[in-house]
Amino acid sequence: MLNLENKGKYIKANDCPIAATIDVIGGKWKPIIIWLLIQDVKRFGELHRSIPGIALKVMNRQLKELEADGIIIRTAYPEVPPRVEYALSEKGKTLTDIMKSLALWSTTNILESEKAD
Amino acid sequence: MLNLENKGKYIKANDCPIAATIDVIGGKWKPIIIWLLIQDVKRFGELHRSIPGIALKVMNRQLKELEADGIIIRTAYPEVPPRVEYALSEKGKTLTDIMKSLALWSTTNILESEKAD
DNA sequence: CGGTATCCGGCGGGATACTG
DNA sequence: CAGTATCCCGCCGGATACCG
Repeated sequence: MLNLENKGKYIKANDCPIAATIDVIGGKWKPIIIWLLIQDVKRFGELHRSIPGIALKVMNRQLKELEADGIIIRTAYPEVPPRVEYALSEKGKTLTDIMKSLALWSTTNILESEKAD
Repeated sequence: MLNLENKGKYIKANDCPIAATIDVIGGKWKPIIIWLLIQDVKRFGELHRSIPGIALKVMNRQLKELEADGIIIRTAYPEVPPRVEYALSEKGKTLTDIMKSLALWSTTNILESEKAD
């Protein structure tokens, strides 16, 4: 069981369960990808158009990593032209509340304080 | 107000409020540092001993970044030998629930699945 | 349409030595 | 005790060109 009062030592960064989760969702574009897939299943090109700044190869690697971590599911349809869809897995859907918390925190603690500048 | 149903485009990664929060807490050792400081105010050496794997320079930079982001407060006491204490700020304390969520998610979705290997 | 392959640069993180 | 200074390196992310 998780001991949230753990006062022990952390030899390796990954001994920290918080860091373990951030490893999964913390790629540069992963939060955006997950957020877009929370809203809807999306095709490859659709994702790419929704994130204009991202390089093709980078988007692909982030998608592969998310798939390897069981967060998203890739479905390729054997058609011509090919069609590939990306959807959140059940595990991925359990991230929804966390994503909302992270988004909410930044709007109240980062964006707000920038107004004061 | 935050539009959690935002279906717009993200030109830059940082347009994403989720990524903005991860930028703050996402350094390699920042989750551990924040977690330790949630439990208690700690001195520099005390932190260093609690995280044996971290290099001095790296820990210092992570602490400086956390301080710059308003998450922690550094207090130096003009004594000999010097004493420096690090504590969570009020803003930092608002991260507590998020940290617990992140820790809990990894224990149920990462550590559990590793057992199956 | 949905990808690989190749090459590259920067930055975060690290080991070691030195200092107020 | 609590830091800097210096040098180093691997990896993530990026631009461009090519492929099934």
